[in-house]
Amino acid sequence: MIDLDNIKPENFIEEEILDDLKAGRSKEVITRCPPEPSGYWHIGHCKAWMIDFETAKKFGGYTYLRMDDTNPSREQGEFAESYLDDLHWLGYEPKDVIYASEAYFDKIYLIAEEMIKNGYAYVDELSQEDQQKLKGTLTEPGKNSPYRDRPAEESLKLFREMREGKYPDGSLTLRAKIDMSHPNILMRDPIMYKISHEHHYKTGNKWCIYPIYDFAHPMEDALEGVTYSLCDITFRVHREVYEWFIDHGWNKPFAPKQREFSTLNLENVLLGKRYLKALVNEGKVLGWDDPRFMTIVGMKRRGYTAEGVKNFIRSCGVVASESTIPFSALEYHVREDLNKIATRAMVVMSPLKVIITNYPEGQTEEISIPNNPNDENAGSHKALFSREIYIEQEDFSLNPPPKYNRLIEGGLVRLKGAYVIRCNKVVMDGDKIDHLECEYLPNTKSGQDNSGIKVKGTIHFVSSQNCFECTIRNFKNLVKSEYLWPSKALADGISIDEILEKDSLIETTALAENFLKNTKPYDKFQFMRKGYYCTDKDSTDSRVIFNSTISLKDGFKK
RNA sequence: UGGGGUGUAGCCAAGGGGUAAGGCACAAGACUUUGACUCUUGCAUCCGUAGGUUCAAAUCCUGCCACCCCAGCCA
Repeated sequence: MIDLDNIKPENFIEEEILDDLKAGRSKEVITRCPPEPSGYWHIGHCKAWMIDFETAKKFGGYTYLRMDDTNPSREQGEFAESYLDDLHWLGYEPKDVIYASEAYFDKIYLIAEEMIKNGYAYVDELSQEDQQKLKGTLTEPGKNSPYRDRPAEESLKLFREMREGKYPDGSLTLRAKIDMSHPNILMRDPIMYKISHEHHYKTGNKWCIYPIYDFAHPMEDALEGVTYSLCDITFRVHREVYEWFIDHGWNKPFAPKQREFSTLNLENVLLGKRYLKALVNEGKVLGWDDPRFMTIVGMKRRGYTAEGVKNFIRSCGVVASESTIPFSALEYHVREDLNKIATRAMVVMSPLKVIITNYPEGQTEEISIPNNPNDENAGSHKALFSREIYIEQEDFSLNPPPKYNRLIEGGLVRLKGAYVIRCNKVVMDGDKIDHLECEYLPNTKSGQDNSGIKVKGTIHFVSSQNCFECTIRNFKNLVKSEYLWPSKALADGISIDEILEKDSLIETTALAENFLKNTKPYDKFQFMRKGYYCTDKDSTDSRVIFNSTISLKDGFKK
């Protein structure tokens, strides 16, 4: 049992739960994460599922993964199967995986019959259009359907016939008898069941009537024993309906509670299912797991860690007010986690050849590169120093700006893990630098330097004897920086082509130390002084592809 | 013009009568064989706004303003 006195609530939902528990209004905390299996999960879902799982866990409870598959026209099995993988990646294990269609349709149907008998529901013969006409508006009350007061037996008979398939789609509905003049429009006799003869991916043709969310969800929660039904703020106005159905359809001492938190919004990030789907279908991205997508599979492929993503979401808090977080906040947490776990390696993106003139041709020597200077247990790996090496073009300058710590003509710089070198000659090819001629200072070897020489800069390099060509995929944000809220812009009629950044994926080649040949998809590295990278699943034996996860912060000004 | 929700720094966010936590971003500096990491320092006389209650208000009361959500047989 959990000691309630030792629990420190961290948000308004946890405060209420703690109060409930202490007062005996609740005995346990059971939550559910209820995706409609109609699309891939993204970072916004991550927040919701985290709250579901971590709230329950905090109070010693558990969480179900429940497919909220009550609408046959929207669901596909393809998506339902991906959710467990996503949950596992996030580090969560549901108590059970439940398909609402299989587990609850029978029971919910019986509840509906009971409600008809009790006078809480009726079969309406009004078309959708006519129902809308009687609905009223935001400021005017609605009017009762002429079928509203028909005898319960008549509604029951019609409802059973609906189930038997005697009526075409749209001809009849089961409605809750609440109040057509209610100020909350959702309370104006909401639809409980519709007729649909469409094939359901899970239950096939067993049903031709389907419960609507407002009725189905509270019943599923209640039947499952969920004590706290946590959802996003969009459903705040549905709470009244939720509670009405619990009172009139369930009406048992145990009652689940719906509570709402605000959604996660990220600047410049497009999450809308229909837009992502279009990009996937049009082949404009690599797939649902494109590293530019903030889908769970996309973030995973990009090289983000679950811990980094979760830390970011935690940093946003659980509140009821709307907010939009800058992307840099996410990046901070991803870097922070990667810094702890990523293996360091040297990769030269834009090679500039350097000949060490005083180092014998054919000779090589091993140098040792720590896998992670912040983690003693990470070990080290071997690299090579030799006469011909490559450094970054940007690490040498003929016209160095102020405070330039790298190599200049006649200057010194340390090669990471190896020697200090001096640039003696710049060999030009027209107006381009062809290569550099340098000398190494023999008594400056890393770890055994007794020269007393201090250099301002250390740069990374690869030996021509110890490198291979690989592909680097660099990503820009999919959405142009001026569109902070891309979904809003799209809703305002701006075209998707206008909103999307051109060339947000750019492939380049680089020279990587041989150590990197032994890698498998999702391995995470820090290419020193450049950024974090991970191995892409498109890599082959002959060609390794690294995705740029995120650059290192660059403190060099100007 | 109906109902619901929300307003604390550039962006998040604590704090719920006793004199504005923390993080991101930004700036300055230290350290550094990654210009990373780490460290240090700076960053709201003020809590949407106008009144009121009080010795004392971001916190309580009243009015006003702004923004978001709701009229699918979607979830």
